[in-house]
Amino acid sequence: MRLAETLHGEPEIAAPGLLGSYLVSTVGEVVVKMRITEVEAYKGSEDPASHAFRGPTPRNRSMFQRPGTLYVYRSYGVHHCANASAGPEGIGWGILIRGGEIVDGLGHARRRRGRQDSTSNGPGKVCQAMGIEIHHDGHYLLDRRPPLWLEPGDTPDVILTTPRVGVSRARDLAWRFVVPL
DNA sequence: AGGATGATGGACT
DNA sequence: GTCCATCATCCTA
Repeated sequence: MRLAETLHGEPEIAAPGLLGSYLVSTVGEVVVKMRITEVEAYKGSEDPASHAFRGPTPRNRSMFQRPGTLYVYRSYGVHHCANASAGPEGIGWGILIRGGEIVDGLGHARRRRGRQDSTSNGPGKVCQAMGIEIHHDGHYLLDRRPPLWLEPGDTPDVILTTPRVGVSRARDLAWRFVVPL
């Protein structure tokens, strides 16, 4: 299924559908490509754990834009986290990109990370490896436009489903999707 | 206007 | 396992 079609749907379906696809960065004029292996779904007004639970605000407005829009926010005053907007325009659904394996530009990713990781497990690590910062918020990811875009990939055979990490609300929802090592 | 908090990561015991 | 850096956002008043 095409990425645009996948992302247009419900986030708990679109999120696992994003696994195995690639996030490509040309930030800083270097190419880093990551196979997405860990995501979480956030479902706007139906989901107390979502930043969009109480409706659109200046921070979360990207999640309300067309599916495939990048939503970047600052976490704990230190890190950045990246989401792809899901669902129809006007609906605050999103998919948090929590982890992946670097398949191209590993040297650049390691230099940005300041350590020898070849995978990024955790949304802050993903953004650091890919060079994603707050000013990338609102960038559209589905037309291969620099410095950031998504490319389709092979859907993994096995997907693990667990509760989301670090959320205190809606713990009953198993909306984290991981490709096992 | 002010304070608590968080979709985290890294260092340290 | 625990602690904490660090700040935009949101909630209460």
